[in-house]
Amino acid sequence: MASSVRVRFAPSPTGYLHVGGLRTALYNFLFARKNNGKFILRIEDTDRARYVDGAVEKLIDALHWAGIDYDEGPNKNGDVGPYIQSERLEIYRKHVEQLLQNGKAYHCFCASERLEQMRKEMEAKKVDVKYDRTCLKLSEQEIQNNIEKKIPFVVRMKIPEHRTIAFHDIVRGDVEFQSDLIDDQVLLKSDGFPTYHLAVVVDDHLMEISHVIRGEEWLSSVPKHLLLYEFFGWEVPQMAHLPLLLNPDKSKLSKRQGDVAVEDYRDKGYLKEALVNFVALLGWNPGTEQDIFSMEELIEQFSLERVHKSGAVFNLEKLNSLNATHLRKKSDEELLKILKDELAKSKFAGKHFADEYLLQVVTAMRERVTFVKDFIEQSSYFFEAPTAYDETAKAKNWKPETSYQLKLLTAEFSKLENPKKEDYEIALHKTAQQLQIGNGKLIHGVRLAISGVSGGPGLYDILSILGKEESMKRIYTAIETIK
RNA sequence: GGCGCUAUCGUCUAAUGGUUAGGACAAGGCCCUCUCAAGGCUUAAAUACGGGUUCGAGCCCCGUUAGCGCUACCA
Repeated sequence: MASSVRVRFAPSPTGYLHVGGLRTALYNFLFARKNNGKFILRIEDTDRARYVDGAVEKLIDALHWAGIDYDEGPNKNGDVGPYIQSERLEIYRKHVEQLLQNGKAYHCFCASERLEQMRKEMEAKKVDVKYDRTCLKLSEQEIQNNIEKKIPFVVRMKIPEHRTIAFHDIVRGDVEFQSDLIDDQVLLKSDGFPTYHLAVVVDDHLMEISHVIRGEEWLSSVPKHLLLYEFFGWEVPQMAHLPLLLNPDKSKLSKRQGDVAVEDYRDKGYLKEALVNFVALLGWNPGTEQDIFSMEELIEQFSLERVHKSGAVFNLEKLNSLNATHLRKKSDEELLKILKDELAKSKFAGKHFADEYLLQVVTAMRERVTFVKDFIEQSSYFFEAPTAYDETAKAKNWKPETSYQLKLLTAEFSKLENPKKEDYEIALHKTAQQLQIGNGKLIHGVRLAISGVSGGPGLYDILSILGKEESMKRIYTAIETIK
């Protein structure tokens, strides 16, 4: 292999995995798998103020849940670790030292208050806001004195003047910036931690990253990074900047307008297959009319060239529909397993249901649910007798004569021995004939009596799942209860 | 404000100079039917605007507008 593909997902540990992050991670993962490359997870925790306990574990959990596993990263050391930036401080320090010696960077002792003041003034004067290079004029001696006096300092990048910085982005095409508009970016903070810009360049190079695939919010930072590659004399990886995920009002997807954490969707009962399928299609499609994908199919068909440029609204309706589709693709046995897990978390946790019984519920309901929890919420009557009767169904389907009709029906039911679905049907038809009414009349009443609602699986299915005893008991209860 | 990016049905998107501008979700209708679904069929729904280039523009160019991103010792 001439050039091997190595990509990375480099989130900062905020305590949860953002769905936009999931999409970025997924595209990186797909690209790596498709090209027999490596997918690396790197933790960008260079902001001590934002430290969140246990965040890395949560991140890894969420990724793993989604079916995105990394080849190198925390707890999976390759040759170029460590993969957590706070453990690489010495590496950054050395590189900053090199830049300092080459005159590509300089110490800055300006207090943040002064900088803030400066920016305000610049803004008022409507000139481009950037550092005024006060500290660039410091002599070697002054710098030494300041350091000895323990005045806090940062190290800034010295941006060259009058340069046009151009590069080719795989999804955006050719992009150009003028160096004169770029600020002398801080590379090393006063606490000794690197900023994103330094760390990302150093790590991407040291970790031999071939393609940088990340969100569009980084596009404006690319020229700084390019300059850094040049200062170090390093080869620049390929760039691909992904379109943003948007709120319904088209602003950048945010917490304020709904759930953004992968964990939220997981906890709400979304299937990983659906979430992955959904985010994959937010910004990419294979050009065919296929819209349901397994992870394998995504790997097979993914390409960066087909990622497009404009932002995509994160639309729940589509996700829901995808969830229902992926749910229906599962076998009864798989659904049984998930249903049992769900049941254990529900108010029916204390009750025992035989697998055989649950399997019948799955078969009856699988075409009617969007979420696994719908098995329980939409058809709770399989787990307990109705505790109430739907008012509109009552008004529509429960007439003064219904009690009498159902009594007649139960009489017919009581004659049945080990009835099957068909036996209930025959018995009901017989009763309807006797009463000289349509089957429908009877059916709706029975349905209400045994389920409490007006919708659901075929009546005879419900009857045979519930069984003769339970069904009759519920009919008696309804006769007594419904007025 | 400056810089950058973007612009096809309500939403996700297809069409990479020649199509009745296609599909999916959502919405409406019909079929099926004991109900609710599922499924099948079907209707409505888009090239932001203005100029070019071209025999021909959703596609190329310029401008306008709008949206978004960046403009931190945050990532």
